[in-house]
Amino acid sequence: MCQDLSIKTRVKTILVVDDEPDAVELVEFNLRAAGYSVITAEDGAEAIAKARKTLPDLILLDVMLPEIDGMAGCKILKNDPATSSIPIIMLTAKAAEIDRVLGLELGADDYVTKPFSPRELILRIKNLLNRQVSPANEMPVKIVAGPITVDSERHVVLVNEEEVVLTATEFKLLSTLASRRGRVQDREQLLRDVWGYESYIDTRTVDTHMRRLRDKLGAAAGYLETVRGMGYRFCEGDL
Amino acid sequence: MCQDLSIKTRVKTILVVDDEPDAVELVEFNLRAAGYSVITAEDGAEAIAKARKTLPDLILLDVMLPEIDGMAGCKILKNDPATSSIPIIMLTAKAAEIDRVLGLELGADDYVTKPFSPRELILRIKNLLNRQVSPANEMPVKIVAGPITVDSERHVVLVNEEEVVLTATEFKLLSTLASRRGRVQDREQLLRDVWGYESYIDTRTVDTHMRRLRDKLGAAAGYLETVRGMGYRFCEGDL
DNA sequence: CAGCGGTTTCACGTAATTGTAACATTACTG
DNA sequence: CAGTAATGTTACAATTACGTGAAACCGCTG
Repeated sequence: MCQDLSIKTRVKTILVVDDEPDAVELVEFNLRAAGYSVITAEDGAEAIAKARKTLPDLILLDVMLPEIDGMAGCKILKNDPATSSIPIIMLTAKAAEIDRVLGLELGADDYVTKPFSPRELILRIKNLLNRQVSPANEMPVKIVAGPITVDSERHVVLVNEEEVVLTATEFKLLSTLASRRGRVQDREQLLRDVWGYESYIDTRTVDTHMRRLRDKLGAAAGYLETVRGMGYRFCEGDL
Repeated sequence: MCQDLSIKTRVKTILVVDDEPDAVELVEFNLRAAGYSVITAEDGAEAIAKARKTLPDLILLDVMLPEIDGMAGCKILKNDPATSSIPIIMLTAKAAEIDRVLGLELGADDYVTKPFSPRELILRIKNLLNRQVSPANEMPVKIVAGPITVDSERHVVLVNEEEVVLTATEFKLLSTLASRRGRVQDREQLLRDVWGYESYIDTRTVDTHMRRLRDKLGAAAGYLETVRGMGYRFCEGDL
């Protein structure tokens, strides 16, 4: 489990906040095994204090906490300029709580429901930490690339001002590729970003969707490049 | 069933631990169908013994076992340096057990609840095995050396601003050499870093790829130096 | 429960890629 | 400077990855 202790990157520190010692221990164990450095806190107040002092690379915050609960803590951390840029993953026991987490303008970057698989947690953490490097964090609402326009707000794609009707999956695939214009995405990555973490789907399925996308995009299909042995890429410059 | 970036992979061995012969048989059948080699054990003690002896690539561990149960077994395996790096998937009959599985400091990498679909099981196994081979391969994103630019994010190589099209292997070979600029890498090392650990490939194959690389790099080929009796090196200074 | 749109898998053909082996050339050794 | 070991070069066969079209599947709706 100590595979990703690679040479180049400084060891990342993660602050784990939960009032149940068992839960903390479990998470801590898995994070250490994945090569992260871990500090812990038991309640919101302690979490905020430690976050300010040590400036961790990421915070795992349980929703249910004594004193200052997770949501309040999240809000405070996100409003403080010193800590606002630290990604926060919320942990909730009940799926129903997600709605509240999302409903409130908390600023959490991701959430995980308990019980979660260690693998999923690690994946989400990695994802957030990687994104931090290049803060092209937010998916732009509207992407224009040559003759192609992807408007995620209206869920509409235009090619040369003509609307192209895409299914949900096709749309998300296109916008994922377009939002990382120029970068190659392998099939695994696309599966994670478009289909979600726990989707155990054949990687070749991506190909089929790419085909239909290309079909529908018609002449503009040339912008979707295949990088043999690697994955797919949205062509950088104009054609 | 062709894997994505498969690099001559040895057949993976999976240790299946369950005390119900029927369950073992079912799982074994599916795993073999998916091309894995399978060994089995009926209780925790046997599992630990076989794991130590055969060092399987992955362990499927039922929670309910006579003598040493799955959780205890998992803990023991994860605490033994000899076996701690083997991914473990826990099998539980009841969803309720998950809480206990997660509540303890087990170090299991994933879990599946019975009854499970063979497909899901195989996919989870695949994912875990893939992770192991190529851990978050951290490489500098962009390397510039004289007229050569290697951009691994975009998977593009430029020589004097002109794009040079490389195959996957050529690209990885070049970026491996470039990222260790100045250092000589012998053929064995390159095979490990570019092709992966378990590649049964002739060392001379590296030569062929170096030839192709030099061809494609054209004038800039001079940056790829041969160090007779040692290996290859990406030239340190400018030419 | 048949039909439907959307999704996923499968099987096959094709073309690019890759590993190897055989031969040519070059650098070192004494 | 002949002999040998190491590397360069070339051609080819096997493999692999991708595109494609059809079939299976799944959740819905009428």
